[in-house]
Amino acid sequence: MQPFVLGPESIPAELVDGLNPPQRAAVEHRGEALLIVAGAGSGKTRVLTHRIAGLIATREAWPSQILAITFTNKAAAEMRERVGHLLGEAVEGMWISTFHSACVRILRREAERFGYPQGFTIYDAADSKALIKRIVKAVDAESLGVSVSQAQHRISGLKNELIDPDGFSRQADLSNPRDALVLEIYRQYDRELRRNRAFDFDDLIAQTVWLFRAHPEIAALYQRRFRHVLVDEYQDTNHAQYALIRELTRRAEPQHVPADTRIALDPDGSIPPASLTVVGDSDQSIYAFRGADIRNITEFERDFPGAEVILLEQNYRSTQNILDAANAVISRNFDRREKRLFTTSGAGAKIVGYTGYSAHDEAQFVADEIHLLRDAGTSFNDIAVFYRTNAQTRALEEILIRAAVPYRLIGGTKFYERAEVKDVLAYLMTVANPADELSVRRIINAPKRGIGPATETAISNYAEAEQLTFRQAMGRADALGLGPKVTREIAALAEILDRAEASIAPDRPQGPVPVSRMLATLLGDVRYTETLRATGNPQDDARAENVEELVNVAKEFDKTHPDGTLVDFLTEVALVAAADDLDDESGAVSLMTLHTAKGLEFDAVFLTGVEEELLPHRMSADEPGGLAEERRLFYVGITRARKVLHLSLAMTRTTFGESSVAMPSRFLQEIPEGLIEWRQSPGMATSLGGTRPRALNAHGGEGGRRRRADGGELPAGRGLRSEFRPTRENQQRGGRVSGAVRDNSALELASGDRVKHTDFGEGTVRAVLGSGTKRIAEVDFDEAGRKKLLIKIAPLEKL
DNA sequence: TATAACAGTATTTTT
DNA sequence: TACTGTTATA
Repeated sequence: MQPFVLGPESIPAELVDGLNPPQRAAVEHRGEALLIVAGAGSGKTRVLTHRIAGLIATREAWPSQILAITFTNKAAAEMRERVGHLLGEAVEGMWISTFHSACVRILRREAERFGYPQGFTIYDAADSKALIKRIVKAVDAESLGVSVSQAQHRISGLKNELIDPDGFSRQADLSNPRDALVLEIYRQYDRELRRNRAFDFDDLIAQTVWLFRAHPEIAALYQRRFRHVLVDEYQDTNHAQYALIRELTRRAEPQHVPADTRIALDPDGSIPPASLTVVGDSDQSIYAFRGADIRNITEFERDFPGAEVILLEQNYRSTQNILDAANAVISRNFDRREKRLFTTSGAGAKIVGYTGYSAHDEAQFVADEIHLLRDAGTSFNDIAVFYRTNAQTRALEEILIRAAVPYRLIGGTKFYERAEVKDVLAYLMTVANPADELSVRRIINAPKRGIGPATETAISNYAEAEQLTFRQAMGRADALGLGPKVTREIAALAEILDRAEASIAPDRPQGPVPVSRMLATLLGDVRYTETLRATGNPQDDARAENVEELVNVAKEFDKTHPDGTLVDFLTEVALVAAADDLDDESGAVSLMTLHTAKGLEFDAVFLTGVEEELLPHRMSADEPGGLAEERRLFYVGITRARKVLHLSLAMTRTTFGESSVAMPSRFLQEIPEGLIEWRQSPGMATSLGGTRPRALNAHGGEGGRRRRADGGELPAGRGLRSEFRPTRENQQRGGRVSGAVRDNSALELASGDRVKHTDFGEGTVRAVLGSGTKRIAEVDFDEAGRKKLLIKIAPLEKL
């Protein structure tokens, strides 16, 4: 049936009342493509939900024709709730989900078409790392300079670019031994995934794209169904996701249009492209490291001719002071579309700055301020503490516990990453997909059954010889020629798994057993929890509790999904994200990384560890565009605050055992002086003379510097700390404190040259490695020994 | 095969 | 620090 089309003027008033003009335009606009550039806090979720509701209310679309994509499950749930609030039950028919969930749904539905079982396994980052590790070992890549994480990163990057092993072999420079190795690892990894009937995270997107491209008639089914595609956080999409969107919003050619199509076709018999709405803010793009391509948003108008662009700049979240700081910071990034957030809600409180002597001192400040805020009526729920790296949580947690501040850690070592939870999930994956050898191997000796590597190899060899899967070989334990005890153990495990499989078979006469019951039986049969409890080790008790918690999750799942299968359950747990378990009623302060903070907002925000090497993180220094991305991260953090923003740092920070002097972040100086009220400024903290903190003296005071290998790893360089004062002069230097951005890239060095380093003294260059900005000099210092230095930033002088 | 003791090394952010 | 991997021993 064809939807009855009305003009936008018939959008119900309650959907546009109270919107500002651009917001209203974004809700009302009709056409093939719309880009909403939504600054932080500009009400984009409201616009998006109202737009969806408008499409339904005017009967331009059926609920089932809506596909809305978000980045996290939490965002999806929130959008679903808000649309439901506007529309009621109509929301049920919509696909509102993450990229990953939407793709899994499509892939499971079409699995048989490309030779995968519907119950294929999804490998998370840790699983894929384990697999890559095996391969890296097998080809001895590490000794040739390709580490496991490098290989994983490269492969992930290739998949995000939709480059398969063959494609890579065509474009790679195979005379480069490292690339040749990466190719070999990629090939084997791909083969293993296929053999295990598994997809990794990146595959979920990439394989869906391949599927659509290889089978236009399948793509047409989805092109016909989804007439309105809406994508949130578009600035963080990678190439594969972009390609997916393109496939979904492509015209379906007449020859691919299914016979029973009843929507309006173009005169030539094709299905016209679906309408596409994307919402994003390039200033909040913080996932380039994961392949997000900012060009997807900057080049949107080129990609989708005739696209309308609407800018939302009015901010409904923060005070003007906070926005001024945010604007000042982000304006240091060049190559961006000028955008200035403004509000009508007044200047508000000043930003509070604090420099602690140590991370603990800094945490104490956070705790004290939280208590003050609380006394003044702010609830713990409305307070958040952000940090750049997860390692920073330790000091914060210690102090918050001592200060009796209730807190919740969002992300971090997640429940689903714990070894015991992964074990149990591996049991379930084995049941759902017996071809998944990685999972079988994981559980074959957990709990201990006396099955070691030798036995595993024997099973594996037998499987290969007999053309069986590993799991099938286990079923023929007798034929393996192993000792009686081991044989018995293998046979018993195989039987337990068989029983579990049978109990959830869809064609089981009594009907399949619920997931939680199957799991409980399985765990009882293999005595998993029992074994943990028996050790008497309190840590194992905690592990047993985690396992029980997982059983509870399964029970909950059974309750909410009466027809849910094991595969559905595994899919759901595989795709939960850090931010998902954030609930707003917990009565606790939220602790999270800056990355997880994106998309959230709080009355009071503490942005901690605003130091060089941490924010911007030292790892970002070598990456092209790294600094700009770190600045955006800082910007995202600032703009999360509604009323009060605290910026804090520490003078010394302990990084695994060793403590070192930290310097204020260059970003601090990008904030106009008048906006910050320093409780203790970096200047005060260093020049207090007599009251100079022990923390500094203990470490050699002024000369205190990192005793780690590379002197060159200090981009902001010495001089920044003593010079730092958030004064006018500093700001006028364009944010570049003298010496802060050292640039030696022009320095030509050759083996044999004599050089002088500010800290290490004189030495002789032994070798120069790499090229461009990443050139590294290996120097034998007369006093300090051999060091590797990044030439671009090392305080080096040629003699 | 399992365990304990030791040494070495790594830390960015995550769907 | 904390985790991984290696080695020696039961």
